[in-house]
Amino acid sequence: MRVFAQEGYSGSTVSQIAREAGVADGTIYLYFKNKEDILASFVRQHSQEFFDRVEDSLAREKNAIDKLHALVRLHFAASRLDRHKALVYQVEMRQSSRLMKAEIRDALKRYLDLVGAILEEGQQEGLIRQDLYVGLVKRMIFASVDEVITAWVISGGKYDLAALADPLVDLFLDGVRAQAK
Amino acid sequence: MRVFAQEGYSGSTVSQIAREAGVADGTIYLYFKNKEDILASFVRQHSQEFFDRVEDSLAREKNAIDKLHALVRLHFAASRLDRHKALVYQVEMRQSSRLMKAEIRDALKRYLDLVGAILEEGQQEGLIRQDLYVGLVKRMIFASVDEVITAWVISGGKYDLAALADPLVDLFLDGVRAQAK
Amino acid sequence: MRVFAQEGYSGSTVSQIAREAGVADGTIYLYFKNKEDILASFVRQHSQEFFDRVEDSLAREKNAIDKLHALVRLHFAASRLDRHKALVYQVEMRQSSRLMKAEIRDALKRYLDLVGAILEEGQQEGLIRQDLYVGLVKRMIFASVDEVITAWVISGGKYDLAALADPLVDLFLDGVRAQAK
Amino acid sequence: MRVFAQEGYSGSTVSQIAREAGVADGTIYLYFKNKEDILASFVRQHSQEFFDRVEDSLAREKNAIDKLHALVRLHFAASRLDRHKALVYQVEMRQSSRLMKAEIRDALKRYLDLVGAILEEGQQEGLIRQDLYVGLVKRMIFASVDEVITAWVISGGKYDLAALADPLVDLFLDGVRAQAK
DNA sequence: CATGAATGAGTATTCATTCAT
DNA sequence: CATGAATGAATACTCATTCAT
Repeated sequence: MRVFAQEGYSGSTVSQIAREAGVADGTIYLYFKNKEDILASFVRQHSQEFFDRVEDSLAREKNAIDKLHALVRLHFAASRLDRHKALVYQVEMRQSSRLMKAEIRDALKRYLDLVGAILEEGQQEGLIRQDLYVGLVKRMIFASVDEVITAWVISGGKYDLAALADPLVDLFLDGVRAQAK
Repeated sequence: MRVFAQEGYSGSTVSQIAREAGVADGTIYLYFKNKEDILASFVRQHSQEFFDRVEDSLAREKNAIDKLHALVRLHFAASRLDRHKALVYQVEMRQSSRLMKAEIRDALKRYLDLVGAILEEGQQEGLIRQDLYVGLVKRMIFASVDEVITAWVISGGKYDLAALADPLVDLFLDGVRAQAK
Repeated sequence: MRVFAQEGYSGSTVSQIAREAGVADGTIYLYFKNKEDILASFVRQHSQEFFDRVEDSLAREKNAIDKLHALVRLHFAASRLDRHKALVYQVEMRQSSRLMKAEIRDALKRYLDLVGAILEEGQQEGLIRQDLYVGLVKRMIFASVDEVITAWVISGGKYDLAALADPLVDLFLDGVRAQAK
Repeated sequence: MRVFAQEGYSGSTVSQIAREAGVADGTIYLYFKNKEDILASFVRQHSQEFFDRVEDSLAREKNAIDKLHALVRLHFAASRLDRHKALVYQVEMRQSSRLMKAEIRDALKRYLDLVGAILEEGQQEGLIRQDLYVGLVKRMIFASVDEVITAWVISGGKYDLAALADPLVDLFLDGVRAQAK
């Protein structure tokens, strides 16, 4: 991932990766099917970890709104923790999207499903509006979080990402319209 | 663009593009500096056209909220009009983002600036909340619109994109929280 | 020749040559068979001129030794007069030697024949030794003159080429051995 | 070298060279930086060997005149031994002179220095005239030897090159002027 | 298990030459 | 006579992958 993060997926060489890993070129192929599989394995493993951690945390929140806050906070926190990983996720993964459909789509779908579940729970709790295209909301939330992280990664991590979590969720909740008095 | 849309940027061959255009390989280089410039030229030209059309239309709307609706409607409409173009924009452009920083960033910045201007106008009109991280809102709006289009493009254009414009803008405006009675 | 001198034969483009000549690319082909013919024509024309001038001058010298001096002086003078031409002759012509066999060999042969004739005349006059491999001497003289010009051209024409003519001919005549007392 | 000798440097294809060497195209690049480096490596290695052998031999000669004879004999002998090599040296190396300045100039300079040293030794021994432009003499000797070899190579090696060594050196020593009685 | 030398398919780009106008 | 847009053949170099050791 260090190599991918620095050189980009297609800019990276299997030799570079092998050198960084301290093994011979051929050894890579004992553990990965091919170059793409190196990235795919990473995505599989780390999205697994991410979702496990997230679901674990969400279980401890008492309602949908708290869960939404928690999800975004965790997502931001994970990105902040390992900028290498985040860079690969946000920028490089899109570059091979055509190739990696399966892994990426799975992760995306799982994210959307998670948000969808939170929203439905919120509707049952009476905290979330009933008149929503849930499919649309899910995408709005995912895309916004994703975009904010991408902007932060591209900026070089200069500002405090964590501080944006609550304002972003508030936007999702209350929108931008001025309140009628 | 037909070739790029079908094969992806790096999957496309200059020879293929020439064949599709009905000219010889060398002819391409009379009109474009290199392969990348084919895509860059496209982006330059079409984002110019897009923004011209958008700014023209927005001038006819009387307030910020109407302008926001108009922007999203136009964006969706443009994507629906030429799925080739949209596909290249949504999927392929990200693939060469590292190379094409300039063109893409310019277009993105222009979009964000446009949304920012609408928001500020709305704040002056008293239609948009004052307590907003405008930078955050701009990104939320761009990313959501972009993501909805991407999903539609990837789906193969099966459903009616235009119908999603107003619900999406309503989400931006009012959020998802159930109204306190 | 300005283009060839600056860029080298294979580094030169027919377009560059056309531009320098102030005509369109295609026009070149009304006057030359192909790129190589541009160089070949130059060689033909200028070696013709050179030999005409040389033979003319030599006719006015009264013996072989004076003729040898005159030949070398004229050769050096011609090079000094037009460094473009000389550069092309000394450096570039060798680069396409394989292609231009005919023209170059003709010019070389004519030069060697000229020197040969001078030598034989000198032998008849009793001024030149009889026991010589004339073929060897011809080549020594040509190669030495040629090399001295090449060195001068490559040096950028910094020193006075003309001043070397007589010392060089003296070397041919008397060699380097110290005279027995 | 076989390929270069037959096709010329720029006429040769890396694929041809690989085929001749019985390896795959890519393998070439494990041993050479690029096409030019194939030729450059050859020059480096063989001029090293040549000069080592020459300096070794010259040390065994007792005076400058014997050394001059030995140098020319060795040079001719080396050319005769491997006509491929000689052809590349004499003809092809000049073709890429612009590119290979460094290697070629080094070898040429070393040759000229060697001749210069012999001449100076001869002057101290009283065997060589004092009134010489040594720079001129060096070039005369190098150019003549080089030209004689080139003529022999181009002729297809038909005549006996070795037999020309002593007559050529005698020319350098005594010149062509008939002796005054 | 690990190595790393060898492989060879794959491709953007240049530029001499042509020919319809 | 002149143009210059169009042509398309031709080629060095990279790098993912293999496999004998």
